[in-house]
Amino acid sequence: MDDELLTIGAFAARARLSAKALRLYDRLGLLPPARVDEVSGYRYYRAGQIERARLVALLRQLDMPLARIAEVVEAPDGAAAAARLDAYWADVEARLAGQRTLAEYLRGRLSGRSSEMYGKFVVETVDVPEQVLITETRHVLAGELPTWIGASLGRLESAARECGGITAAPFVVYHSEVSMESDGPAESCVPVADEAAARAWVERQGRTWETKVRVESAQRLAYTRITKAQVAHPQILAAFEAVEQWIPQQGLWQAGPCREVYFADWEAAGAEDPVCDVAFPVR
Amino acid sequence: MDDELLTIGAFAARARLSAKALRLYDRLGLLPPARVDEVSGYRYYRAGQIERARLVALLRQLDMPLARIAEVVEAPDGAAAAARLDAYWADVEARLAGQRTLAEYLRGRLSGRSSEMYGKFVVETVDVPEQVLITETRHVLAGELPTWIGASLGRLESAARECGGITAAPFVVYHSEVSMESDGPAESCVPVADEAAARAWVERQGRTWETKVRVESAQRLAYTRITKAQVAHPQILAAFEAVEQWIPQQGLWQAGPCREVYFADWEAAGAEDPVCDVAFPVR
DNA sequence: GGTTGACCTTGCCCCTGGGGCAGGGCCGAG
DNA sequence: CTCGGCCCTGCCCCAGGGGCAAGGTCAACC
Repeated sequence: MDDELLTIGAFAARARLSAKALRLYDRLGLLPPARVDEVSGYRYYRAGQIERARLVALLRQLDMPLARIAEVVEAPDGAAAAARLDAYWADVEARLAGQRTLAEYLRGRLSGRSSEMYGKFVVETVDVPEQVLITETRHVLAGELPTWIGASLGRLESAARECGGITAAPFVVYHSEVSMESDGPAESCVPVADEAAARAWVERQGRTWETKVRVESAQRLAYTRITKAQVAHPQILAAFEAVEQWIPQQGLWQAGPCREVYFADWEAAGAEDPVCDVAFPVR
Repeated sequence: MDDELLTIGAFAARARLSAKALRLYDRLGLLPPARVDEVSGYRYYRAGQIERARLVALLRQLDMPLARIAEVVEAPDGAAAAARLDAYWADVEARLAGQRTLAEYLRGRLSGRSSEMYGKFVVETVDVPEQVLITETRHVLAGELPTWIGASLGRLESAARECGGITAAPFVVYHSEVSMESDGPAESCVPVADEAAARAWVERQGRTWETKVRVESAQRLAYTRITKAQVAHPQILAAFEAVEQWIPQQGLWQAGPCREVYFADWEAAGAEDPVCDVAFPVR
């Protein structure tokens, strides 16, 4: 009886899906009916299609988008389908791990420990002279950020040898928010000695990595020093907020986007060693 | 300088939100500007509002709906806000725990173990005589299902004493899918001896719990017996599918919605004791 | 052979949390 | 006064459907 045809209502009940959903899946090509009456437009499904429909329904319970469900059910064999499911689920768990730490941080902050936390950060100012920078800019998500910072600063530091050498600590500028979803552009910067050599180096790169040379005017930075363990979401947020709160208290204004200055050898540092200044340009 | 007014663009950059989002939050009353120019409609924000805006942005990174974010930021104190955040996060973790077990089940099934799994279930048929049932119907989500089944069968079993006693095993009928989000109506049923007494009892209830008396005709059930450990999502899905696959193989048809028959004492049973039949009416 | 009621069709508006764009208004510097 | 950069509202778009209306079909019963 595998060739008996079911109307959409009967099929929906057996597959535990709504008729509305089945029409959508038909339109997307995810679950086309076995036959569509040309005159009436009625959809007829074979009983054998129930298995696939059930699978779609279960994958939707995982909040998997229909496009990814299509990849799973169209997989050439079960192993490939399982691999795609695993890939999706790994994404979910990764996103959730980040959200979980953020939730824990927020709970602590909301519980009223904020003033204590701000107290732990010592904020100071420093005057920075004009600098020639070679930079690399990219839109990057929070999850990839540590990897990208390591890779791009590595590239820039090796390039700096051709540009007269590194003259100050490398840093990363955040031109907008970098969060789980919305990626703001981030810019890795290495100060170098020889501007002409730097411009020549960038020309040779040919925009592969969105490299640029930029001259940053002399400016004053407000900063707080943090340890290697604190350079991670969401702990680092507390440092940013401490500096941001401190600036107006001193009668200063923010004069540009925030940055993280990496003045120590990352690999050699222990978790409690200071490695980074969280800084804002101020006036 | 806490009273200096920022335009929406400046405020958006400081708060790490988009101007579009800020307009939406204004419209929802979640984050109204300090001043709105009556002529131009320009929104102006105070610098002191940045903290609240940041909190909203972080809560959005948790995928918290704006309505719940409003509950958090409007909380009378930090402890209440933290409690609401915790409540939300507990919801998220609970939903994810269910999805995680479902994902694990699906991975096993997709990896090609389905035929083995079906082989483990022995399906048989049984003829059930006409029964008088007292029932309780409710829309219920999968997460609440075990709790609701326990509570409603408990209520019905105690009521059955006034209706001539229990004459067969209690069961739960699923009139449609019960999943994480879409709740299908579920019906707890207890067969009783005295129909007139049952109708009188239902009258006294006055529809508080959607109670009914129903007479079910004699019918044949196809069923497979499962253990207490298997009575849980998603393991139980394999049992349902085994029976559904078996029915057409025997030249039978499904003649009604599926049910779980609880024939054993749930509290006294061990994890590997059979406690439940997963059954479909057939013809 | 009709009628009736259940079922099916398409199409439209609704939800959330915005993104993107068009057309037009406002603001401050030169 | 003008120019460029902001800002305004309003509209359409996304997923993944829910819900409803108007109208076409199907099958069973009389």
